[in-house]
Amino acid sequence: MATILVVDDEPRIVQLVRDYLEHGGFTVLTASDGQAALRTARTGRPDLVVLDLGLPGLDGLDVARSLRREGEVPIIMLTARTEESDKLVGLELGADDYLTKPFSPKELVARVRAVLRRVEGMQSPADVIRVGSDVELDVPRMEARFGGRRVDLTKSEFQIVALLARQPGRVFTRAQLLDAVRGVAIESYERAIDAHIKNIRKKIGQRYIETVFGVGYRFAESAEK
Amino acid sequence: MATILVVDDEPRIVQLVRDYLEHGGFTVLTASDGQAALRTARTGRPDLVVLDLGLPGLDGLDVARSLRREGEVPIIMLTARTEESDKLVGLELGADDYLTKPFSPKELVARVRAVLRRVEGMQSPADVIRVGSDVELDVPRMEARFGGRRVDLTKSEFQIVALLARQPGRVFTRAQLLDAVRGVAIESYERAIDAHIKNIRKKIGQRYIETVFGVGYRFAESAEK
DNA sequence: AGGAGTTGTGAGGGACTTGTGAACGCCGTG
DNA sequence: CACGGCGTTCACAAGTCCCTCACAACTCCT
Repeated sequence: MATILVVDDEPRIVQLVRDYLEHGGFTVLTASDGQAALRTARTGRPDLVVLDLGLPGLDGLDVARSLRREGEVPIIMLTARTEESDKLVGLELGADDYLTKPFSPKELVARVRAVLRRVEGMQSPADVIRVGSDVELDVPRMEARFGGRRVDLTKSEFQIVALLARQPGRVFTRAQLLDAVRGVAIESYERAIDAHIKNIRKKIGQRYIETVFGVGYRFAESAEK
Repeated sequence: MATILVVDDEPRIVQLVRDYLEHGGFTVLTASDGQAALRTARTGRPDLVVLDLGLPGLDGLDVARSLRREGEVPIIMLTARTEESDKLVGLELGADDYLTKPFSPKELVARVRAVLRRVEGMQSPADVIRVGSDVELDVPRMEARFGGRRVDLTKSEFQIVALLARQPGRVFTRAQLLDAVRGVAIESYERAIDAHIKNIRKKIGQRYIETVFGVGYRFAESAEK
């Protein structure tokens, strides 16, 4: 079954989580700091990472970023409760889900299952991305079809749409979208994403890409009219 | 049923993949390095090759190139995970599909089926390539016909057109086109492709070869006006 | 309703990519 | 050994795309 990497600096928590996950049938790897986490992720190739935000040394945020850069392993964040909006923190990090401490181990296991279920099927980049019945992105052909009509997108536009469409409903920040386009996200370019989105919408219509105020953009889920 | 050649230097992976494929009804051949792979491909005539990119000795890419040269057997690449996994890696590889490690054997079997289905229906490695009703390329004779008129193309020009026309709509990078012409793609020659394209267009007209800005060229699909 | 902050939009400049004609070198042929 | 075809290179023209800017429209919060 799936392998889970658990990263936390408190041995008690690691032990607890490990017990529950193993009892749930998962194979468990552990690490107690950021460096070790990255090392273990590289060698152990976990299917999902449970990551504490407040790590000594390399911060959980940095670890998440590195993991994202190296692959697409889903991440569940553990955050201490703060005044900050939990939702925003999780999204910024590119986490797939998050839990605030204290949490119930049972809940964690449930979330792990949920995320794995959600991610399955879209794990590795497919040749053709489909959303609903009228969106089709053929990656090698760089060809896009929306509602039967073929649409010519530029390279950047295609990459943005492809990233969004690969996980409909998930919100991407401008930095993440920039990263997909330029390989690296430079703050000052972020408004350029707006321009791309505008141009894309002009080509494919308004209804596919939704704006999430204060956060970023997401691809509309298929059920959308 | 179909025969699959599996090439990987890790016996564990080979064994695993073999089990799944055989369970799925395929006949399986295996090889653990590039030389053996080419030998086995020649004698065993597999319908598809599953190829690890990181092979000892002869590199996976070289093997792919040789396979491509000798026939048109479809290839599924296994690649180590990189940050580029999102992007147009598939293009560069010239593979029919690719999976990043780690992958689930179940997924691999599904991809194998998909590629075979896709390739089936497509023109078999025919001697004559046809696109729509007015494009006809007789490969052994190196004879080209566009809209009834016979056109004389040089060897390089013919190879470029043939590669493009074999998969209309698919975008090829300059490196891939160079690869078809010279066997090896050397960066500095890439602009030479532009010159070839110019000359080809002068001979066959503008409407057949489309430019994909920032990526490469593609053959227009038959429906084109 | 008002204000601060965020997003939408059109226009324009600059960087980069591609098109093109001409020239060069290579190589086989006459 | 000159010639011609071919592939490549070069320089410049033409084209495309992306980012920026400025302002309008909108959202959220109080």
